[in-house]
Parts: sequence; C-alpha cells; structure tokens
Amino acid sequence: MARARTGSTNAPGERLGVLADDVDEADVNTRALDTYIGYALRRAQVAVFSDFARTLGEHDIRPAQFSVMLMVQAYPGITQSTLCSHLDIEPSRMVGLVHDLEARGFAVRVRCKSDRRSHGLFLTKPGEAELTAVKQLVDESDRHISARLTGEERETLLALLHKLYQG
Amino acid sequence: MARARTGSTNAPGERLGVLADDVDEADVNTRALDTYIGYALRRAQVAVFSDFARTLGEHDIRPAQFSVMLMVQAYPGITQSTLCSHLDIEPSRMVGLVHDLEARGFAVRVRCKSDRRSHGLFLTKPGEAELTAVKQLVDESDRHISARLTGEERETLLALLHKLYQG
DNA sequence: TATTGTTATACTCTATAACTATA
DNA sequence: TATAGTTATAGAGTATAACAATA
Repeated sequence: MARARTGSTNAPGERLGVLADDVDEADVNTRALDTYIGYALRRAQVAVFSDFARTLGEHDIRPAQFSVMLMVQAYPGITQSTLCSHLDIEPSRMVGLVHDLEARGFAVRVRCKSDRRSHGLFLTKPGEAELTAVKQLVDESDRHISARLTGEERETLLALLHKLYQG
Repeated sequence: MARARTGSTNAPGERLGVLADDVDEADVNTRALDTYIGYALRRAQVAVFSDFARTLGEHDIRPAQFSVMLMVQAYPGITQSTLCSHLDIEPSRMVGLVHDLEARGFAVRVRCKSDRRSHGLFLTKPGEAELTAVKQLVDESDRHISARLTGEERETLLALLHKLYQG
C-alpha cells in the first residue's frame, strides 16, 4: 500500500495519452473498509442471503416471503397492514408478496369482520406443509452460516445486531 | 400468541364468504424471526444504510460508490476488474459506478501500460476533496449507529461479522 | 482462446403517488 | 377526512449473456 500511496509514477494525468502503471494485485485489500460496521454488515448479509437461496433451491421462497409466511402462521388472520408495520415492508410491496402466496395456493385472504377494508391472511394446508419444509431448510441454512461461530458467539452476534436496530 | 395459535375461531375457511376475526395487534411481535441471523442482519443493515443516506444528504454518494472511491484512493491506478473481485461487485455494475464518478469529475480512467484492455482509475483533485468531505460524514454515521454499542461491543461485532463472510 | 470493459436485458427491491372502497 | 389495499411507475441493486478490443 505504501508504494501505491506515493503516487510518484501513477499520477492521474489531466494530460491525456498517459498510460497508468499497474497496481500489484497482491497488495490489494479492503482494510480501509473493514472497520466500517455498514460494510461488514453488507458483506455478511450477502453471504447469508446467498446461502439462503442456495439451500432453498427450487422452493423459490425469498427471505421476505418466508418472513410473511412465518408471521401468518404465528398470527392467523393478521392483516397486511399489521404485517407491513412489523416487518417494515411497504404496503405496495406486500401486495405482490401476498398475491404470489395466494397464486401458489399457500395462503388465502379473508375479509375482516370488524373492518371490511382489511384482509386477514391464513395459510392453507399446502401452505402449512410448504412452510414446514422450507423452515427446515432455513434452519439448516442458519446452522450452516453459523457454523463458523460458537453457540455463544452466535447469541452475542444476535444481541449486538438487535441493539443496532432496536432500542 | 397462544390465542392466535389456537385457530379455533380464525380458521381459513375454504368456504368463501366467511369473515375473519381480528388479531390483537398488541400481541404481535417478530419473535419467530428474531432468532435468525439473516433476519437480524437484514434489519440492522437497513437501519445502517438508512442512516448513511440521511447523513450524506445532498452528496448523493451511495455505499457502493463510497467503497469504490476509498479503494481508488488507497490504490491509485487500480483496475475495474481488480475492484470487482475485491468488492464483490459485478463488472457490468462497476461500469455504471465508474462512469458516474467520471461524469461528476471525481475520477478518471487511464489506459494501463501493461495491458491496454484495462483502465487504471484515479481520483481527481475534486474527487479527493469530495472523498475527504464524504469520509467525515461516513465516519459520523458509523459513530452514530455505533452509539448504542460500547467500543468493545463494536469490535466484537466487527470480528463476528468478518467470521461470517471471511475464512 | 481467454480476459477487460462494455452494452443490453431482466428481475428483484425500494419508494412514491394516486386511486377504490370502506370507515 | 382518514385508512387498507391496490395499481402504476421509477430508481437502484443484482445477474446473465453477448460483443469489441486486446492479450
């Protein structure tokens, strides 16, 4: 890095026609970025989501859709707007997620008794079965990506992440 | 949650025309998701990137573009392909990032001596100045989001995240 | 033949505004 | 008038294939 920083031979050259010296690829690292929480979060998230997609394979359930299914299972009859506020998903995006679940026969919308503007959501029998299968794979993926951590480190990581986005 | 799980009154009703009972919003939480590393990472990353955008304000530099500028400053003359491999950005996306930096006068492309297919990248004087200003804001944002952690917790978090995506 | 940079394309995610039906 | 759900649209991120210039 010292060599690269001198800039003695590698000047930008406002004058065109100048050719640039090589940077020795062996010297290159991302140390200047590695101290940022945001950069580390991003890289970790990409790695985790990539494993998620690989593990779920042909099920074709995205993380956001999995989170919706899990919440609908935990709270049968939950409305889209309640889901939106708790999962921090925009209502307009929720429409597509729910519509896809319905089109695949995994969920149904039912008008709410108290407020007929709202739709209560329920998993169908096939939806419950799909979620059971998918949940096993998600758990497997979570174990897989946590494999580099001890159980204690995993709990510490979860607690620190919660501190970042909660109170 | 116990009430919601019984499903006694809230059955999906394959029969249409049935109306759904309300779910008590006060009972709703994301506990079923909070134990997943991937979910916690995603929520934390959204919070951090949101603060990043808010803090940088009118500078209109996205995280990916900031990472490129920082690497070009550390390694003047670095090529797009080297940047791509180290930042894990697709070459086709790098084109747009670099083009935008050039269009704004923050960077220049210079043909490489050894391999004239490659373009060495350099920050211009205005680019250096912009990066200096932006880096202060990024550091401020990082301090801001780290405020809920002790210095030791922050280091622990970084170390655990690195374990997730590195060796 | 293989690689660098590029163009084109497409799909997902994110964000906003506007509309409808209900309240 | 306000809210739930919807539609439409646009910008950004991600991924792939194909092409020109160069190796």
